[in-house]
Amino acid sequence: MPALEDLLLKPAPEGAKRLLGATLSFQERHGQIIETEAYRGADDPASHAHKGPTPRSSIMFGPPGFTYVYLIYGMHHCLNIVTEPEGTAGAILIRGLQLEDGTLIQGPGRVCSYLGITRALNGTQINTQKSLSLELSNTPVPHTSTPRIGIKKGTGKLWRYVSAD
DNA sequence: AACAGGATGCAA
DNA sequence: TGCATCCTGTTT
Repeated sequence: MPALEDLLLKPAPEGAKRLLGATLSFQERHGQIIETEAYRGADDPASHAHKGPTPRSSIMFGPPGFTYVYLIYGMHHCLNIVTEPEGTAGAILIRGLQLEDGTLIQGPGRVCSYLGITRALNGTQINTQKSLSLELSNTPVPHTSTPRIGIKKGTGKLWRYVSAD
């Protein structure tokens, strides 16, 4: 199996591509990741980390392999995996899953709703007992790249990745 | 096509 | 203190 630790040290866009096809599990629920987005720091105006650490975004500056779960629009949870070395901001937003029976879970809010993820999971290390489990696919998955969804700045970066299927 | 819902962070 | 924001279900 490919080394997840190595992948999470790479730039977020590279990691976001390679995370396609990975199996994501939380408690009894699981699915294959089919859509991701990359967010970085000072060079990424769309990122929560763009202007430096805040109480919410400081997790993005920490070591890789931790969860970043935030509440958006006061309603929906969004799940990210922190990437890049400690001190460098980076995260991969999980935007879509495919279940074993073929059902598609599309949208970051729906991913969290399906898996039962809330801010209670924020800042936990993945692949530990009480957190998410993430298992990479053996080979990279063919994909398309597009601008990220729901942002007004940084739209020139093609940092959204969707499995070709 | 528009909007409610309402946490977070920044500008004013 | 106001307003934009990494969204989605419901109502025009």
